[in-house]
Amino acid sequence: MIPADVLHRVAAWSRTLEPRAFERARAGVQERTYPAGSEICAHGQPFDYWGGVIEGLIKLRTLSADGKEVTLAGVHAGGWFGEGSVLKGEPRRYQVVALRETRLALLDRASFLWLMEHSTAFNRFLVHQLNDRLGFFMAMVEHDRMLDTTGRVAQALAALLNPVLYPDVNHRLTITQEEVGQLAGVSRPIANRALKALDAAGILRVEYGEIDVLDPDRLRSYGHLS
DNA sequence: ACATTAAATTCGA
DNA sequence: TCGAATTTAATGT
Repeated sequence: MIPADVLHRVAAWSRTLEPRAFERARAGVQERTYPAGSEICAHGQPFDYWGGVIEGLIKLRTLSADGKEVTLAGVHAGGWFGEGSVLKGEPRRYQVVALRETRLALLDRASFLWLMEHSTAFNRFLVHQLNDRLGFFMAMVEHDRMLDTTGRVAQALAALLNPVLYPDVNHRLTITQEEVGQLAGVSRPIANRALKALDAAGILRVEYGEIDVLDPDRLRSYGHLS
């Protein structure tokens, strides 16, 4: 069973749980490691877990009608994903891929449903998470077609700083430019150009294997009108 | 695609 | 265990 302090650290939602609910959650969680580039869950496959990233980076992607790959979201440490499929007991509508070696905490469906049934703290968390995800997707629909590549890169990075989805993240992101490209749906050289532009604008600092975000607000609103 | 630089790893003392 | 040498990874153009 996963140690209490590990769950506590990786799952912000577990911190507000009633003691009984915390123990139930702990009993329902298992840990698993996926190598870089591996598929965690294929499109259309059942995957009966709610997943949390302990360390690493994954992305959720799907194919658009014309066969192009679309990245729905990147998830890094502290983020939890897949509540939709678990709630409905449906197969995943998207593919989950590890961008680098990634350790996941997996909460089985029965425990997830038990927590919804018995813990108000858990439900409160879920409502917040779903609400924030909705905001995230609305922003994406609004911007995807309008923004230039720098804007899309800015958007992808801003998403990783969302304080509701990633409660413990600080302004320093450990991410390579290759990974930024994969999240924003651009090539690494384009990601590099975009990052240099954002650096020149004073919004962030590009470092080796890391990005130091100086101004999250401007990052989020980069390229927006008004 | 290639050249450059940073970091991680290995190896010898 | 330290630091130099080598290899690997990330970046810049």
